[in-house]
Amino acid sequence: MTVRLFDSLSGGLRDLEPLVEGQVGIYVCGPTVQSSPHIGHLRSALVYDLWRRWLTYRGHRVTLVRNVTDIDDKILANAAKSGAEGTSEEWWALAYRYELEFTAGYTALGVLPPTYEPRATASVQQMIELIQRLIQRGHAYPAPDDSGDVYFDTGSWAEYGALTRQKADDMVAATDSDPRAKRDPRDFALWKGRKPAEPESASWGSPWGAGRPGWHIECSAMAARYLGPQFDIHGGGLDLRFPHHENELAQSRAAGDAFANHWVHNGLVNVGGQKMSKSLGNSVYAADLLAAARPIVVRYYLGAAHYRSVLDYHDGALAEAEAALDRIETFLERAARQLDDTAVPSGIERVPDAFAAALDNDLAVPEALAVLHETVRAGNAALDAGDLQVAAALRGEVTAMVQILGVDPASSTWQGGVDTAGRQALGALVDRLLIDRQEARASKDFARADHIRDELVAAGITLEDSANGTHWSINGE
RNA sequence: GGUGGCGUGGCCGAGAGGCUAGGCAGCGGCCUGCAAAGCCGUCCACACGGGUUCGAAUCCCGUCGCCACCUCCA
Repeated sequence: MTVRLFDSLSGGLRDLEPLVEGQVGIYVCGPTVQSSPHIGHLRSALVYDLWRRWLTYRGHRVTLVRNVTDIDDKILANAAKSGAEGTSEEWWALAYRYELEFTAGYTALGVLPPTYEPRATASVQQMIELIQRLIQRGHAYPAPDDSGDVYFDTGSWAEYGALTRQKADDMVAATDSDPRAKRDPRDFALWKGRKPAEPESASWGSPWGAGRPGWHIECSAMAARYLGPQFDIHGGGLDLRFPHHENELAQSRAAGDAFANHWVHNGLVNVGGQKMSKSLGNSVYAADLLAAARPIVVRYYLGAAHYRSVLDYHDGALAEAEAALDRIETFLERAARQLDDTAVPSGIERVPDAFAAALDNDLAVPEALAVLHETVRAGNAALDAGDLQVAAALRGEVTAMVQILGVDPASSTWQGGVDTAGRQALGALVDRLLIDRQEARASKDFARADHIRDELVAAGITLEDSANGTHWSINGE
């Protein structure tokens, strides 16, 4: 079965045809570490985590590269601001501080670490070489003033605009960008000469004098460095399509690299129907989300919509995700309790064909989730009917599916912070109360039995009676 | 001005010419001492107006509304 994905460059679904059979190279634009991670950053990382897990399940050896852009205008500006506010922080310290926040957010959601996570500042030499090639080929020029800037010459590259299907002449000229010494307003900086006010630590020697890379060149250089001049998939947020990816494509191709075979863009996250932006003050940060719900719930929520759709974050969204996930968790717990002695054919669990077909089709997670929930329902029915062989098989399928989606409640990812001693003490107390309640029920003193249950419920503990005894659980676990 | 997308039941959210996902909430039932959990049933929607077709939420034309991008952005 071939995996199909939507390719932004050709504008349609295409079969994934890896350059090397059995291997897939993916480059994803990671964050510019200039402020704290928000919900959109998490979604983006999660989307490529899901792609990677699925392609891996399909037998490909996936090399996932997600960069960290740790030098740019905003990082310098934010660091300078900290200096002005008396909380002086070096730009590189600020960048690393935020990088750690991103890593913590990714880790909390169970996003697997990329194969490589290169920082832009560690590939400046590769960027300089790429710029030199562009100048040699006549697609870039050093500014005629003494700024030390180097620009990409968009006029020299007929394909400019291919990714976003725009004609150069139709583009609205930027009103807020400094024209500097550009030949054309659409030209963009490959290299920025150092300005006197900028810290020396933020500049590197180059044939054009001390300076630092422009915004787009780092991705072209690092993609080629880690995946080669041609690779399978380039991903990133939809907002990066223009100018960032358009410029990457232009500069890499103009330099002679074939670059990405497929371009994948994930949809953005809106908040309450509105675009999230700093000026609106409606940003939802990773820390907000992780404080509002269990990490596994956040992951389920962010991953449940199709990756290319707009995801609207609104009040109650996490509660809806929690309810859906609870169903799956409850089934797995029930199954674990009832199937202790029922051998499950071990080894690699298989997912239902419909689940696989859904994910093969441009990672249709919502359709896959429908299969997952159907399987849960059938599994519950089998447990109710006492058909343990069938229930065990269905549990195996459910387990395989939640593992691929990264929402396996049993995964060690979600086990942090378990207080074993406290848990044991609580268990002893609850068990004591359950004995009292059982005695009351046996003597038909239901008022007393219900009183005990009410007290436990008030403490956040739910009881479930069954033929095998009473099961208790802490709400939200 | 250019480019792209969206409008689905009370809510979230798929699908893409006939077999009309899934979750949540609601309602009825089964189970239960009562619950909880679970199961069964029910609620059968596709912005609007035309057209094509035996048949349209799906294709075509038009209209309305909303959104994103056009050199800060995941």
